[in-house]
Amino acid sequence: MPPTTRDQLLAAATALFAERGFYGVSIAHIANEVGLTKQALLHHFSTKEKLYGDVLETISGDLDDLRADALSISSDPTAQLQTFLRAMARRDRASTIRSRLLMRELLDNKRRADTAGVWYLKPFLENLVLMMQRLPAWKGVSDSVALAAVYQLLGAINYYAVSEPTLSGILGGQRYGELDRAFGGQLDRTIAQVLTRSSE
Amino acid sequence: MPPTTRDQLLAAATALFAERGFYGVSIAHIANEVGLTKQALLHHFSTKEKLYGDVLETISGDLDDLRADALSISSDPTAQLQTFLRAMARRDRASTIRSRLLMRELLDNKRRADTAGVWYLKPFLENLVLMMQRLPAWKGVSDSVALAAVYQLLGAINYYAVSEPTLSGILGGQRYGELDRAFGGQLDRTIAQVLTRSSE
DNA sequence: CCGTTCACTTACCGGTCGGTAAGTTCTGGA
DNA sequence: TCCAGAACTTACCGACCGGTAAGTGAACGG
Repeated sequence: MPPTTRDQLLAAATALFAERGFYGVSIAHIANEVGLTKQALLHHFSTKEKLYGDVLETISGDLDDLRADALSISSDPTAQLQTFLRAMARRDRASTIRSRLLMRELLDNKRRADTAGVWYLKPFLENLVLMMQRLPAWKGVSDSVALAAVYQLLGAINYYAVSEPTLSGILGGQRYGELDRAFGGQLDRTIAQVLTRSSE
Repeated sequence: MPPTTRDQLLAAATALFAERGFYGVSIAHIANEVGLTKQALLHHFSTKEKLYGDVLETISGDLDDLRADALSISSDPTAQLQTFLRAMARRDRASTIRSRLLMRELLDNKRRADTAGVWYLKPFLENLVLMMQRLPAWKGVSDSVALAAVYQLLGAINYYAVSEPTLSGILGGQRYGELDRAFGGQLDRTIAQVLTRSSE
């Protein structure tokens, strides 16, 4: 079954919004990517805002799938969260796009939420807090404390993910490769330290 | 001495670019903020691109001042880096704007650098690597390894900084305050762990 | 007093934006 | 066979975009 036009538009929109941001892409640009006119796009998504919302909903669904996968791999909460964070840190095309899009949403969603009142990331964060609170070292801590901890890991992962073009531009391809390996090792250590809540 | 028109335009541009991104702000909007027309702005900065470049240059100068301040406070490299990172993590208006602007630059600068060939963040990162390599635990490590380590801290700090509107929107003001305190404590621990390179 | 330069204005340009209106073409079920 | 609706198209709208052109008035050095 070939992908529907709607799905093709959604995929093109996801990639372009991630790369250039909401205001940096026109709906005509997105439609052209699929070989259509912008009015064809508006036939499927009544407004640009609606299209963007559907993109975010898809992404948040993908994140939840990732979380479900991590839960199914082991019954140990620590291993589950570790698996999930490593999956987020993987740098394939899909996760790169996802990281960039989420970062842009973090930067821009206040104005959008002020008018739309929708926080697409809320369920995702709530699930992370629950996962954190199941760890032996973090059992019983308040939501705020758990979120603060998990947020630092999210930050470390996604900030780096978003920096890839800049860093490889500054460093050059070869030295960026070195950085990438060093980062993976350091990240594993940081994750372990935060999850076990070890101090020093 | 009152601020010059040019400085006023620069300040308004900095705040607006940080809030809405390069494509989200028109030069007319920036000029109006200071009570001028966009042609007055174009008199001081020949193009929008040039204005944006000057904004980035100012920011990178500010970051370097922050670094110099940290160096002057103590002669202990660990205390210096700690001071600098804590200064970056402070959430006053200036640092919030700076974090947002840098994040946007990370997301967008590839296209800009492809044409302009300028990496405003390069000297800043190089200095951080040097500071890192002066720490006892990190003496002699390669640039890549040092950068990987420091980058995780930058990520943790700036990702959180950028999330403020989203998080306080999702959580509400009171619970965001709790989160803020929890984050500060956790961040200090993470910084200490990375700087001392302790494992587990 | 004159000429230049600076700081800024109004008027305007071509182009792009998101969105509307009004068709046309294709498809599948009664 | 007809017809309804889906999936598009072309044509167009007003608003806004970054940037150019040309000029105005005030400050200032000679």
